Amino acid sequence: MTDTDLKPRRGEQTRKELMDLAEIAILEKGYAATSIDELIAQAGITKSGFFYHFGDKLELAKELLRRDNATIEAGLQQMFEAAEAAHPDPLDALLETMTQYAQAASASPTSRPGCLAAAFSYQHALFDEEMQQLVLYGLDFKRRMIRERLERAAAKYPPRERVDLDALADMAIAIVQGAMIMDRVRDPPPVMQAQMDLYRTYLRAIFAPRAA
Amino acid sequence: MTDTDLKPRRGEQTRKELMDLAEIAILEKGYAATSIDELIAQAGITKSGFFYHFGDKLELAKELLRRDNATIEAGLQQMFEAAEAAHPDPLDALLETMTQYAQAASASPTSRPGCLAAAFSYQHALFDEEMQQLVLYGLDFKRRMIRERLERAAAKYPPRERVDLDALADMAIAIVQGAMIMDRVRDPPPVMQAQMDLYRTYLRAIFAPRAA
DNA sequence: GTCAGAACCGCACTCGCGGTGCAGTACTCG
DNA sequence: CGAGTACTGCACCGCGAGTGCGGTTCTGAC
Repeated sequence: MTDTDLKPRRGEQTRKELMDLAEIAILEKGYAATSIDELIAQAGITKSGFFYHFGDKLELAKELLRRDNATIEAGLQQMFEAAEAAHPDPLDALLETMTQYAQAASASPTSRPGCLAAAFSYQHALFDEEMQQLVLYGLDFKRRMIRERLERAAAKYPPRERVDLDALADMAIAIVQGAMIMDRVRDPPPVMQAQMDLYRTYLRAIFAPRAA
Repeated sequence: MTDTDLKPRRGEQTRKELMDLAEIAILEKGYAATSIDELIAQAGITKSGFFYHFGDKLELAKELLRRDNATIEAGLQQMFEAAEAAHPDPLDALLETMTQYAQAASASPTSRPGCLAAAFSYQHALFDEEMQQLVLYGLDFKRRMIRERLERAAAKYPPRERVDLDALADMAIAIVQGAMIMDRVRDPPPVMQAQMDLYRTYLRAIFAPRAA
């Protein structure tokens, strides 16, 4: 209500630091293996300080997921806008964005790539309804964004065979998620880039300009 | 060394029961959220009994992954053999097996589909070297199996454009993994089947019989 | 200058869970 | 009958999540 939430108080910094530390640790080791003691030691505060900011550990996780959703949302939107400004062709813009997105997904703040939503989905039975909704929201947003562009591409380059554009959008998400898991365990050559190349080839085959 | 390991003693039954219970619980809630107390309560034994069978909780996880690897290995091999006996065409046999594999992956013993290896990959930083090797082994096995068949298909139907068969094999695995995550959180329509249909379409496009 | 509120510190304590140690026991097989 | 297998029962430890609450410091509003 007041103006206090306008200036970046030092409380917000601490909160952000805790979330940053938690995000890295959770992507690396998982939610349960990340202890509050560990986080507060790195942040240089006490346990009381932690519980001042977050009611419990689960609340921290939810906040993390909310922030992650917002970050991805803004990032994807920006990538699309930039790509669409650079490429007049809708298909080119989509392919460009997909590559960038895959690269961004691979370049996590941790040593191994990972996705918070995926991590949570394999832990604690999604905790509760709210948690599941947060994960779902992120998935649906990506699907909508990609689907929109697929529709534009389909309008310009009508595919010979009927394709389910929702499924095609999901495919991009699934490939990124799957490639991330594989790259988490298989060190040497990153799988992600090769997979995105294949997906791009697929899209080009479906929306072949020569058809019409 | 002795003959004791030949007959199915009651000890092996208890051990199997613990592993079955643990597998379901871990796929549902994750490794850390699955407590030993919970497992022994369901199995009807005491804590001492648990530690008689497994040195610690991590050993149980590794055994689980070993068993899972063996099961998938045998299952995939059998699927391929059956499909290859039914379909003289290598591509048909591969496509048939892929569909079956996706179905099997979706039909887990739990309410939500899931993969032990994926679950572990997002927990505890893969625990240790041995754990990582177990996950890697499973991934590599699937890749080899699929790649072999892709080679046969490529031999019969040479693709117009050069494709990385390893990447194409990885794609199948990535899609299954990704679809599984999505189906874990998105209840209504299963994503897996649609994704496998798309993958099949992709393979058919690559190995189009009309080319040569 | 004071006073409220934000952002913590310190401490004591609970509970669940992983894990240890060890003594005792029932069942089975050679 | 004795040895091993497959446990039970109990006591006990340490760590991590979480609670409760009183005290403290700094900052901005009046």
